[in-house]
Amino acid sequence: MNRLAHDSSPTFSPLYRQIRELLTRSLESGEWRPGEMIPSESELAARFGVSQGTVRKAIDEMSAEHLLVRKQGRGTFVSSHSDPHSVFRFLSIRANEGELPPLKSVPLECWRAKAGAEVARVLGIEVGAPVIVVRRLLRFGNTPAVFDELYLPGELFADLTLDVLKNSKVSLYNLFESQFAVPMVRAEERLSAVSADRLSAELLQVTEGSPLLLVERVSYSYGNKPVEWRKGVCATQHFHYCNQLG
Amino acid sequence: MNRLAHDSSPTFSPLYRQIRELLTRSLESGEWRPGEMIPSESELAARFGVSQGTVRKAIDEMSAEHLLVRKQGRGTFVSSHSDPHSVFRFLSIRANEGELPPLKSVPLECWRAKAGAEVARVLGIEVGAPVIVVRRLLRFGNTPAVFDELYLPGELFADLTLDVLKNSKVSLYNLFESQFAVPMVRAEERLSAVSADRLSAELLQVTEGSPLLLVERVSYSYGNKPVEWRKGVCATQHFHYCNQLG
DNA sequence: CAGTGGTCTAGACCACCTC
DNA sequence: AGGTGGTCTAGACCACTGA
Repeated sequence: MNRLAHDSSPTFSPLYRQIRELLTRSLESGEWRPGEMIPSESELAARFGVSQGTVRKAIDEMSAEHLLVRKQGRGTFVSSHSDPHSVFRFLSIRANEGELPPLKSVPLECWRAKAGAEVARVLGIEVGAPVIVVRRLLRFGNTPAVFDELYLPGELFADLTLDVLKNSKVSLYNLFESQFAVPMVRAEERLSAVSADRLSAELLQVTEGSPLLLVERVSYSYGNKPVEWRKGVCATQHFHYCNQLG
Repeated sequence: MNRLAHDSSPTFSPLYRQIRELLTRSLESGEWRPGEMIPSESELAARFGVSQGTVRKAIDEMSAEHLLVRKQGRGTFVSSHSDPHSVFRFLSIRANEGELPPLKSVPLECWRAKAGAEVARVLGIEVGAPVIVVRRLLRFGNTPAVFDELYLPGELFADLTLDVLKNSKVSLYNLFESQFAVPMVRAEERLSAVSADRLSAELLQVTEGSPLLLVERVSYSYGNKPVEWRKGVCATQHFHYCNQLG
């Protein structure tokens, strides 16, 4: 009955993981775009020649990793950064008291460069390959909070310019997803404390040498492909970085 | 057949969540202690009068939250901080390069106090209720890394003294779990950047005013009961705080 | 070997959403 | 009403562990 291998080879993986791989590949290939509905569980079960429960378990895992989103009675959808709920998945900054004021992203610079050794290693590209560098200021209400520097593989973001950034009315990751077909799926962050240099101090309106939270981030798209390296400094007088352990 | 309610009342919850509640209550009551094996899935199914799949789904959730740990072929066990794998669940500090050297905890002080307004609010106890304050230095190898101050409800940790801490050969949370029957299950952390005060600078061997990573943590035991409030400063010359977003 | 969790199936019914 | 995901069952078989 099963059209999929169910052998005990050294690379054995259960059926639902194979299904999961197939679904993931459909996401990578763009068969279903972010925000779109994927076929129903029973339809997928028929397509793959397995039971609904097996498809369900595959989708369970993918939805636990936010690759898919189930909506009862409506269907299962590809995660999208246009979902407002999804924004805070990649923004851990909160106000020390009360609600976080509305967020404003202010693009400052955007230029082309060639990848140095470190950027190349992190992004998994050749040394000397084209990269795009973006500098940005993040405000919460009228208070400057984060000063960012982003490194992006030039190949994937060919048409990205300062104007594109300035004219975008959506979040950065929403832009990357909708305009460049690069959906961010996961990220690793490293935090440390540093002293504000002259530029950061000026932009964040703090005195030079003040303690700042340094956040380094590598973001990944489908297939664990690194597609963004980011270094940001955050002034933590009114804000903090929050995290759940468990 | 079901001995559990399956009605559609406003407080409806599926069977597997009710099972989950029952299992959680058994954990809270100490019916199964950390490290012990709980009854097999089929035995629990019989006890609760449901199918094995339903018990399985309850355990699935609890093991996703690290309350239980499945071990194929052996059984399902109550999570324990004596499991070396479990230590890093509550320690996000990593070395900037290479492996993290062996960790040494150095208790400095331990005294009784009465809860002020803030501590009382965080720990959910009365203002003026007894609390225990602990100060501690954490070293990685020979490098001092974190200077901690812990606030614990006096009621739960009655016999805790500096000697107990000094003589303990296990991790702090392992001690809390085994000696005080208070297993930490979850924690919320807030991070910010601060300048080193005189004491912190001395203990961490940095110059006064250096940027330090401030980590505030509230830890919870079963039933979302807050049982620890902790403020620590971390020197991030050689270490960083790591986090996964997704 | 017996006992445990891990996978998979087929089918029933429920809850929710949309038309 | 018809489609979707969500729950629950009963039973089969596999993979792993330890005596």
